[in-house]
This record gives sequence, C-alpha cells and structure tokens, in this order.
Amino acid sequence: MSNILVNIKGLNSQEFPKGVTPLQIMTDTKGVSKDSIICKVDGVLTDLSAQLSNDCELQFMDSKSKDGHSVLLHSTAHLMAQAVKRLFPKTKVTIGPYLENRFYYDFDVETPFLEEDLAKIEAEMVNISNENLEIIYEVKSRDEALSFFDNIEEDYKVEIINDLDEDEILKVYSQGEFTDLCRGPHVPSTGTIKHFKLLSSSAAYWRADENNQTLQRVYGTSFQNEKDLKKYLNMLEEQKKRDHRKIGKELDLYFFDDEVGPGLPLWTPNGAVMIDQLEALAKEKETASGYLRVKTPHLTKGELYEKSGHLKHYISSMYPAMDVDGIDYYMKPMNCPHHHKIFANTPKSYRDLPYRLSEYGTCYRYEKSGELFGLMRVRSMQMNDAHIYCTEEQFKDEFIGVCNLYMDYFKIFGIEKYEMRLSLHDPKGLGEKFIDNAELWKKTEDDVRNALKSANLKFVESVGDAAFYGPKIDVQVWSSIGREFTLATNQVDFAVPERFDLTYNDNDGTSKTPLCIHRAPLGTHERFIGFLIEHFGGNFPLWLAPKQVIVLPVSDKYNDYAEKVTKDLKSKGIRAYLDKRSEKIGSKIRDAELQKINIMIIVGEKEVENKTVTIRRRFIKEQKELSLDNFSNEVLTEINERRVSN
RNA sequence: GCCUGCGUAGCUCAGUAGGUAGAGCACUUCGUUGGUAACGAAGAGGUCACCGGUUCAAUCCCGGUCGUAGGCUCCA
Repeated sequence: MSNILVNIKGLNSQEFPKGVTPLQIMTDTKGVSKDSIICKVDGVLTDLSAQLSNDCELQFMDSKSKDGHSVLLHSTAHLMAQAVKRLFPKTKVTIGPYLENRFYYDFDVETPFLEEDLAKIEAEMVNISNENLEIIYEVKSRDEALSFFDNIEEDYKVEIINDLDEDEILKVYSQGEFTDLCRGPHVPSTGTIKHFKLLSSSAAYWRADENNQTLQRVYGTSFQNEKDLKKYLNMLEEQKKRDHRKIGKELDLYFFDDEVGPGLPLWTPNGAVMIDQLEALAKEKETASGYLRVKTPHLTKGELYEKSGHLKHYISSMYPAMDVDGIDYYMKPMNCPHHHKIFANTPKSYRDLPYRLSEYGTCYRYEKSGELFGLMRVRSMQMNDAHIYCTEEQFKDEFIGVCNLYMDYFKIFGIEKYEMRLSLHDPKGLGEKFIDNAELWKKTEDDVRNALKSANLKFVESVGDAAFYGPKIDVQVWSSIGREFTLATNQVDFAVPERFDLTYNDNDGTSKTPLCIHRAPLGTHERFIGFLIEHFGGNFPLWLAPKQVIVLPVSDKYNDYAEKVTKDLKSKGIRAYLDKRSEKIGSKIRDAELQKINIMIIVGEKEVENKTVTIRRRFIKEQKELSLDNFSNEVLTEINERRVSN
C-alpha cells in the first residue's frame, strides 16, 4: 500500500498509509488537540472519519472555531432528531440546520411538543451522548438513497432527494439506529456532544410555505464546554431583560389596551416625550437638508390606491374599506400617493428638483394578528417618511444623501450592529410581485449598487425582497430576543410616478417623469423607539430621557427649596420632577434609580444654606455640589449636544 | 393567518381534589424629618380576560371568543 504525505497544519508533514482517516492521525500524532471534532482537508471542511487518498494539507479544528462550532451545532441537531425518533417513533424528520449559536430541527409529529417533551428529549439526548455512538457516513446512489428512505417511510427525505440535482453526491449519516440524509460533515461520535440545551419549540411550515404541512420546530444550542453553554444561556437571559415590552411597562412608556385594539399603541406622557424628541431631531436634520414638510389625511378613496397599485399588491394588509356615500374609503397604509398628489398639484420645472416632501404621517396597516410584536410590529404607525422627486442625474447623490442621513442618525444613537441589505427583485415574480419591466429593474438595481459602492457602504444583497415598484436598501437590526427587523429603509420607485403622471419640464422644454425615492431613515417611530429602548436598555441619554432630573429633598423641611429648584429647571425646558413623598432619602434614590432617571438632585440643609444643589447621576455614587445655574448650564449643554454617554 | 402554551389586584406572582381568593411592591392616610439603592403602622384595592356549557355550586372541568408569548408565514 502506498503512502501519502499529509501536511498537518501547525506541525510537520508526515507520511501515512493511503486511506488513513484524520481521526487516526489525531489519535496517533502528538501535538494534535484531542478536542478536535472536525478538520479541513485542503481547506474543505471534512469529517474526521473521511479516508484520505491523496497528499494534502490537514487542519484540525475544535468547536471554538466558527466552522467547528457550526459542525457541533449541526451534529447536535442530529442528536436531537435521534432522541425524538426514539421517543416518538412515528415522527418523520425533515431538515435540521445550524444558525449562529443555535440549531433547529423540524419534525412532522402527531402531536405538538409540550415543554415536558423538551425535557424528555433532552434527557434522551444525554443518553445517546453517553452511548458514544460512532457517527459514520456512506455515499449512496440516488436510487439506493431513495429506496432506503422510502423503506423507512421518511417521506420528506424522499422529497428532498427527488428535488436534488441528478449529479448531487448523496451522503447518508448513521449513528446507532438513526440514519439521516445530510451533506455533513459531522463530529466523530455522539459522545463528542455533551453541553447542550433545548431552548424552545414552535410551529414552522414545511419549506417555509404556509400552504404546506405544519411541522414542529425545536430550537437548541450546544457548546464545547459547560462554561460556554452557561455563558450563552446567561446572555440570553440578560438580553430578555432589555426587551422593550418589559422596559416599556416598567418605565411606563406605552401600552396596549384590549378596548382600543391589538397593535394600536397608546403612548403615555413618558413615551410621548421620546417620540417628540425623535421628531425634533428629524425635523432639524431634514430642514437642513432641504426637505419641505407637508400634512395629508388619514383617510382616502380607494381610487387613489387603485392607481398607485397598493390595492393590488397589499389589499390583504390594509384595513377593509368603509363605505361613505357609496364610495370606498381606506385608512392610509402609506403616505406616498398623497405626496405624489402634492407634487402634481403645481407644475414643476427641473429647477424645482430635487423636490423633497416629508411627513411623519400615521399610517394604518392590518398586520396579521400573529405578526404583531410589541412596538416593533404594530397596526398604527408613524412613518418617518419623505419622498424625493429627482432627475436621473440627481439620483445617485440623493440616494447616497439619504444613506448618509441614516448613518448620521445611527452615529447619534451609537447604533453599531446593523446590516445594510440591498433588496432586489426576483425575475420569477415579474408581473406579479414586481412591476413587469425587466430592463428597468436591472438598470435601477445597477444604479443603486453603483451608488452604494461609490460611497463605500458595505451591504449584502437579497433577491426577492424588493418593493413592487423598485429596489431598496434596508437596514436590518435585531431585537433583544434575536428577531430581525428593518429599522430604516431607502427605496427607489421607477414605476409609480408614471402612473400618477408626475412630470417636470426639463431645460430643453420637454416633459419628463421624475424618479422617486421613498425613504424612512427612522423607519416608523414606534419601531425606532422600541429599538432604542432595547439598544439603551432603558438607560436613555439625557436628551431623549422622559425624566431627565428628579429633585429629592432630604426631608420635608426642604420641600420649598426643592420646589424652587424644580420650577427653575422646568422654566429652562429641562424635564425635572420633584419627589415630595415623606420617604427617607435612600428610598427616594432607590426609586429614582429604578426609574432610570439620569440625574438626581439632592437638597438638604447644606444646599439651602449654600444655595446649591448636590447631584448624583444614574449608576454613579459620587456626588457633586454646584450652583443651580452651573448645573442647569451643564445639563442644557449635554442635552443640546445630544450626548450619548450617560 | 397557522401551531402550541399562557391570561388571578396598577406591577411581579402564590393559590384552590370544584365550596366566589392571598403575598410583596405600588397607592391612600397617620406617625416619623431622615444625607445617597427599601422607616413603621393602618387602609383601600379583584365579576380570578369575556361568553356559554356541565354541576347543588365554576377562578378551577368542557367549548367558544378576545388578548398575549414562542416560532412560522407576511411586511408598501
């Protein structure tokens, strides 16, 4: 038998007999970490049980590496599937991929899993892990694989195989009695998987299609050691504490009421302050950037949405029409058609462009009940909306201008974790989901891509996520429990202006149709505030905080002075409150801390005498005594600069 | 919209083999007048989400409705 030369990364090259497996090399070679669970052969992720037949470069990896962790997660999904099959033999398995730090597996089961079931499954997983079953794979022909899975009645696997390309190499993994179709690779044995936790179970549709069978999805996580697992689970717990639904209640920012309706938030005085601040910021920025503000009604005839195409594309998520004197009226689901009307109301010259109309109009959308989610997904929403009408030549600058505007906002809020997504059309949806003009789509998408590239903005592309009238840039963020949301959006519309006969006279005297950019850098104010609540964990920067200052008299004796101080601050526009309760100072401080109020002012005998205030900032025990004027000047500066740090 | 779970005081939560409920915090009043994360006492507060059914009797069991949670689907 001939030998092959294996260059083990981090060690020397060594000769091994042809057909040797990385697992054998790992066991026999000093210096290779016994924690390795997977390897790369010439850069390709490979099972440790794969036979090596050529000279190669071999890199061992443990599950601390990103690739290694993905494999561990994936193998844990298989481990779970095996446990499920043991406990519920009639289950049919489907797919079980890994995600970031998590995995899931979808099962077709007779009855959905309950929480007790998850505990049972987890216990069986521990058993299988202890059995330390070797995980091996075989390459099968299409026919062999089909007859195998058909025989064990794994219908979904049969369907998957039938849908795969003819030349796809089919791998079948086995661990003990459990066999699954899978691309792999996997860890060498079930004993490798020791530190895992099932997180939740829920429903999911087969192939993500709501017309298909409902499956049960179980999510879980898995790590190389107990410490990392605990750390991750702790992190999840910590994140839950930032949930805007929880903090929104604790800080009394907004609520929903059964008699008002689901998805229709009521903003309390505290929350309304935040909306006001957001609006003030946006108005300031937009005025500086040449936007003109408009106001339009909440209710409009169906005719308008017929023309815009919204009725065709979105009727199922609009509130049903109300009949007024025999005519259908709708709650407005977006502002654009109204803005188009305003554009068209007076003749436009090329000198008027770019023409930027902005409005924080409240729109109403009948989101499906199951889609509602705190402030992130609501049925009445205030859009941070504007439409920019411009020439093709102006398009690039305007588009980049909008992107820069929201980057500017993100900087103000210290938002760093987001992803810009260029959403493109899917040619398959032309004429249906997307306006039927393949050439124009291509041209516009290229324009947007080029604009982004020239501005050095990083982005990913996503086919099929465009609006029906054009491509868009969405800024994606994640809620504290990990759900993804579009926070800001910037969209090109090459179709609707024409439907509205929007024109301008160009410098050569001809009439032309402008392009329209729909943009909402702060998305909806509901969602943006929801996001900010989680982003700051309720610890808002001073300028945004509903309650900026609370005055705490040491005892009732100093209430008069405290009252004077509070009044003075209020007169300067500072959101100051007074806590006159007959409580000890420690108790008042505790309550102010729990309410996450930025600044506490303590006044007692000393302050009355010195005509000063002693301040204590949220989370900071050190105190500072200074004159009221100095204090209010400092506070006003911090507010005006919209400073983010504490 | 779909699947499953959940819904008890303003909030966080106990509780009842089916006999109409309880704590802590918050609130009100009284006492206390205190210097940096909980002063003490008393009081008030509930159609146990709603509607029906079973039962002598339902907060509890059954059905429906509404809301909500986790996901899926959708998101102009």
